[in-house]
Amino acid sequence: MDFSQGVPEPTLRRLPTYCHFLRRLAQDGADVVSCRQIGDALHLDPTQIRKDLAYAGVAGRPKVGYPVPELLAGVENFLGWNNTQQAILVGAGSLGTALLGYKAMDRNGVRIVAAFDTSPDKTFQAIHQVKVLPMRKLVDLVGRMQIHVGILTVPAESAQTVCDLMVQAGIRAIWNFAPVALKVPDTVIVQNENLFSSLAVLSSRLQSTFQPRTLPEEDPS
Amino acid sequence: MDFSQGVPEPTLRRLPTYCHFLRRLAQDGADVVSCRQIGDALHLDPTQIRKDLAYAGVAGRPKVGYPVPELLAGVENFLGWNNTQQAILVGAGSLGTALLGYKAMDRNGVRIVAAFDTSPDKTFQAIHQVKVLPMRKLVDLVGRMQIHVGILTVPAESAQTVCDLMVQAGIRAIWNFAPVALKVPDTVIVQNENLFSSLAVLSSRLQSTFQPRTLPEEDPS
DNA sequence: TTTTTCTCGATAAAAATTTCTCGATTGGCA
DNA sequence: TGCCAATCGAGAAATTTTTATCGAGAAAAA
Repeated sequence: MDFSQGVPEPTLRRLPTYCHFLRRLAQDGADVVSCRQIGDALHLDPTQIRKDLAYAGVAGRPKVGYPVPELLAGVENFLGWNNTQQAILVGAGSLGTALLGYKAMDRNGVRIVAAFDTSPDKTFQAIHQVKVLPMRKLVDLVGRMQIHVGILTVPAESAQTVCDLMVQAGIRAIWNFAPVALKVPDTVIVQNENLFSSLAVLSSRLQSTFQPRTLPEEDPS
Repeated sequence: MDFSQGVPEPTLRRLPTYCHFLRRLAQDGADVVSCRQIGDALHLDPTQIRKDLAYAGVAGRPKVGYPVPELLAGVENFLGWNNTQQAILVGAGSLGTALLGYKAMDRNGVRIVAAFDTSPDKTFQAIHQVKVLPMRKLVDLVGRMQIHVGILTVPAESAQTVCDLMVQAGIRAIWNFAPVALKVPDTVIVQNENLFSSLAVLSSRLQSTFQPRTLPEEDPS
């Protein structure tokens, strides 16, 4: 497989879906699975799935399909989900709290070891068994624990400031939920997660079922 | 503008970002803005922005740029964010709770008017001023209030069941946070939001900075 | 007024991604 | 054993999306 220009992002985004499906299959005790089956279940093109899985480096056998345990291991390994990264979260608002409560998180490559917030009401408490600390402890803790991943769930206004702090502390990858474009050195990876982008697709599509957008008529005046 | 084959999804996903940026600009009292400026702020190609904005149907003027208020109105209108859709949410877990708490939601096209959950602990309470009702009230309420949008924040196992219930009740668009491919009639729009897809991109990228993936050497044996 | 400079809008080129096609391999079955 | 059907894997084609190019218009400067 040619990784010279990286793995296509769409592929990367589909892999977790396969992962989830494969875990179910493995639990049900399935030995093998074909692209066709996966495609039927996930509404995807079998060829595409074959291409995606090729990145995970697991070979299938004609007429049979892929061995489920190996395929799952391959995908998880490829995503780096078998050696979980430690992470910190900044911004213990409602979204931050939700993420802290996500039990599945550490089965998906990331374990949140500490949270940070400016509000004294929240600090030194624990949310979902994760301690919330004041911001001033951030740099030290990240450095000491060699943490590479930061999750940013603060309001847009403070996002860049917190981001800078993370970078200064040595964070190398930021999962950013604030709807702003962060400025970081190019050694730092930023992954933006904008819930409203997804919502936009929905509402735009819904709207066009009510009043389909059309080509405006030529105005002959 | 040619809408004959719909608006490209990447465009649709970028529009909310512009929207957010434009709101800030409008608040700061800016009259006009150029693609260049937007591009610099959001780290995007100006040409691309021009193309995206063309879909919103607002014209700019050479040498000047776009009038901020009109552009903002155009984008919001295009996204359907000026006539807010009412929505219900099913699954008042941590993620559901977070969404209920999102004050910004109704400035982004959707207002959650009721939540539903199976757990008796949660029902008939209010979370962030939104009432949580038992599932059996769903069909009636959706029908009576003519609600078209459903937000699905239940565990994967129950997702399809709840989805079916929504469809039966008359929901026409589902914002799905469960990592499963829902089966719906093709009159119903499903927008999948998989947080872990985004996380996968992050952790995969991060991993490859530690040990870059390479082309495996030919094994001459 | 004339020139310069900046920006839009449309078109064209390039790149990335998805879909299609085909041959090769494997297991099941007569 | 020999044929058939299913599936993978690789390459080609088609589509989609991004990036580049160019001309025209408008404001600012000379």
